[in-house]
Amino acid sequence: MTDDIDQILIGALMEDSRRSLKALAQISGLSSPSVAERLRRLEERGVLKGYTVEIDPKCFGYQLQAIVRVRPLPGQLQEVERQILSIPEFTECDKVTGEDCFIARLHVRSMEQLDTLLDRLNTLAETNTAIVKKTPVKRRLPPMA
Amino acid sequence: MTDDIDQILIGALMEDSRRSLKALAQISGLSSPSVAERLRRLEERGVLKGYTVEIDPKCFGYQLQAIVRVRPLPGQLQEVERQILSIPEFTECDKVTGEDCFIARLHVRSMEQLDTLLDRLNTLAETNTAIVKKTPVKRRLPPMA
DNA sequence: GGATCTGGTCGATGTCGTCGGTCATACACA
DNA sequence: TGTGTATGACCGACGACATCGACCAGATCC
Repeated sequence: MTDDIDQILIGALMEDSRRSLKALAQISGLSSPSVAERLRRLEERGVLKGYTVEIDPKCFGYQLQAIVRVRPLPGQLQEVERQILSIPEFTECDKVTGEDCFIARLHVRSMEQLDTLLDRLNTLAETNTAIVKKTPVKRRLPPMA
Repeated sequence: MTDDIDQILIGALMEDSRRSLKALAQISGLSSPSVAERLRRLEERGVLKGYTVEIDPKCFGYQLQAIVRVRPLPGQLQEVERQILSIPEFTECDKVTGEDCFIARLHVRSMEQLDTLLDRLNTLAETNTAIVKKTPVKRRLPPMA
C-alpha cells in the first residue's frame, strides 16, 4: 500500500513541505512526474491530509501554554464542547475516556487571560490546569514500518 | 512587527503550505518577489518555524490514540523523560506543573501495544491513561491580532 | 532639502511543473 | 505458453513559476 519510497517522500515533506518536486525526485531517486503522481495518490487515499506550517505562538505574545482537563457538570457536555470550540485560544482538544471528558491545549498571553478564559468554562465544568514548562517531544510521526 | 499582510500569508500557508508564491501574491495583493521577501523575514525572525505535513496515523495502522499523564517515581524524572523520548509512539510530550510531570500523546496499533508500552514506563512512573474518542478541535492557530 | 532606509514593482532569465506519449514489468487468463 | 492489460515508471517539450537586478515611492532623520 505505502512502500519505502512513499515513506521517504512523507519524511522529506515532514521536514520541509515546500520542497520542490525536483528536490523530492532527487531524494527518492525517481523522476519528478513520478513524485507528483505518488503525492497525488497519497492525498487521494487520505494518507497525506494536508500541507501546513509551524508557527511560534510566542511571536504573537502567547507566553503561556496550558493543558486543561475538563469535566463538564451534569448535562453540560454539549455546551462545554461548544464553548471550547468557540474560544480560539484553545488550539487543540480531545474528547477522551475517563473522568475528564476533554483534554485541551490553551495558549494565553498572561495569567489574567488564563483566569478569564477558565472562569468562562467554570460555569459549566470543573477544570484542572497544568502549565507547560517545556516540550520534550515536539510533534513527530510514529514509526511507519 | 507582523502586519495584516503577514497574517494573511500565514493563514494561507496554514491552509496549504505548498501554495506557490504567485498564488500567495494574489491572495495578499502583493507581487511575488514581495511575498518571497516577507516569507524570508518571517522565517528569519522565527515566526515561521517550518513547513510540514499532516499525516493520518490510521493509514499506518495506528487505530488508537491516548493521552498519558506521567508521574515519575522519586528520582526517576530524568530517566522517564529519556524513555518517553526513545519511544517513537509518543508523538508529543509536554513537561508541566502539577502532580503529573508529563502529559504525552501516544499512538498505538492495538490495546496489547498500549499495554506493552505503558508497562515499560510503569517501572519508572505512575501513569494515567485516557483513550481519545474524538478530536473536536484539530490543531489550529490562536488569534494573531 | 537632500541622504538614506524600507518595502514595494517590473521585466528578463533560468528553473520547475505538467502533460502527452512511450516503455518495461508483472500478472491474469485463454 | 503466449497474449492482453494494468501499473508505474521515464523522457521531452511547453507553459508556468521563482528569482534577480534595476528602479521607484514614501517615511525618517540630520
